[in-house]
Amino acid sequence: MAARHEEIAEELRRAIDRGEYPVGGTLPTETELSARYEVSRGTVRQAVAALTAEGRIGSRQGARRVVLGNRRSQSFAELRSFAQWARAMGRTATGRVLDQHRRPATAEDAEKLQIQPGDEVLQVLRVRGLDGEPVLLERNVYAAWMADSVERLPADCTSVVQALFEDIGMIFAYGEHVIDAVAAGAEDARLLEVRRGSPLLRIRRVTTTPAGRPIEWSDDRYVSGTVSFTVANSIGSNPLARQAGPA
Amino acid sequence: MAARHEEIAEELRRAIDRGEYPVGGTLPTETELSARYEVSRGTVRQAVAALTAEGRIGSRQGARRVVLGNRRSQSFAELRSFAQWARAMGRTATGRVLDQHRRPATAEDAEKLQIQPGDEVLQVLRVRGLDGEPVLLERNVYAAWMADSVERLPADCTSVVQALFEDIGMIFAYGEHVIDAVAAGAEDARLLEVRRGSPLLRIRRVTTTPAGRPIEWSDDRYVSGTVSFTVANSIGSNPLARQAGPA
DNA sequence: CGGAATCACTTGTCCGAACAAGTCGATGAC
DNA sequence: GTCATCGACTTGTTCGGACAAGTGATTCCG
Repeated sequence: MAARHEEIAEELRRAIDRGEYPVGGTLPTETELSARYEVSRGTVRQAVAALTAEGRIGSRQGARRVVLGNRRSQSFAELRSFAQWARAMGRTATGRVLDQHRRPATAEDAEKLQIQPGDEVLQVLRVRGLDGEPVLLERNVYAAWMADSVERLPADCTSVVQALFEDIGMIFAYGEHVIDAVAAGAEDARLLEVRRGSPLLRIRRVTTTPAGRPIEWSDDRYVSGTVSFTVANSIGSNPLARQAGPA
Repeated sequence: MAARHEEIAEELRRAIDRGEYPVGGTLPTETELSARYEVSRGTVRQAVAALTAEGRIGSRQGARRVVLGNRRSQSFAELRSFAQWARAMGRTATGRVLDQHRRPATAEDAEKLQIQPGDEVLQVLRVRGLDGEPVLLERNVYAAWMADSVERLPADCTSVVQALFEDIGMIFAYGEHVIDAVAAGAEDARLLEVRRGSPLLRIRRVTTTPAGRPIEWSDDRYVSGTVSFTVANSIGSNPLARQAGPA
């Protein structure tokens, strides 16, 4: 059951997308929206705050809100699940486990998963394709309490996120993403069918439960030219941060 | 004059950063914060909403909020200005214009800057260094109404954003960033002192005024290993979106 | 004509109340 | 010991009001 402000936000997104409020144009005032949707001004403000946060509209005190762009927003589930993302685009995704084994946690694992070095973790290497071409190499390190469930998945499971939700109700709730570019090493090159030293877009991420408990950390490497990532930033809300080094 | 909810958000950030609320631990309840800061519950909610949006805390109905991490947040100004970012880190940034000329807008320029193909634009090529090493190649295309002000800047101006603000009060308010990895071409390689084909992290961006008017679009290329970008994503707020192709 | 002043309008902030939806810990039953 | 239930507590939603801060259009004056 969606909250009223979420419904209104969704209706406004659709209205923007079909050009009812064109890019560069203005939205109705809060008072008008309040009357149209028969809700209080506070509820309208919550709805438009969501659109502001995702960079779809711009807002300044005293001035009508303006439409900044036709952003396709994406849920965390869709970002997190390659298969789900591909499906939403009408593309065919494949996923295959190349290697899976338990090992002692390194210092890096320990830091990222909030465990002790030497504790057991499960390492999984997957290659993912889009319309038959290898696109992404995924290296996941799962905390031990997740290992059993992951090992039960079939090797050609396309959506790990979906399967874990259905299997044990696991919700992947928060993810910290670090983005940089690296050169393909020998293994990357072979598995992704590119030249050694080719540019790869690397996304490293720690994912946690709704209560903040780390589930896994991962290192994804995309073949250059196959996938890009977008973020809207503004004075009011700036999700993207630059940092020195590969971090 | 900062709003009260912004002040409270900043105090909470500082409290988290100094370990008063450790990662994995909980924050005080809304009722407690409301009493402590002598504000209404609504104002507390606004403050913690900002921290939630930046991925610093996690929030679930019925459960105490949890601290997810010690994120260093970054303003849009800092993201937008390489020099300001470096200065905030205590590093030395340099910036030098290698080329600057007016030309007719391409179809891509026209689309991004909302002008007509063939309209005049100003193209600027800059190289930026960090502690003496070349790190970033910046290609900016400014709309004609910005060209005069940009041309007035000195060629070794370190912070274009700051200079334009001081010169004409120009505020860079919104930016849509597209991130991927590309191989260094001959020019890139020469200017950044890397090998041809080396991986570069590419950030393309359109920047607009507070009213949504496009100021410039740019193509930044970072040497691999020098800079990375972070974004926090969650079920509640997912700023990062994946898309197929280099876009 | 250009710049300043004015005014109607618009968004931002803060308050407080009421109710809904969910968590978590304690307790009791098996 | 495990599981279910309950109650206290916590966060999410919605309402409505009042005031502050700012924009943009119009008007006035030099």
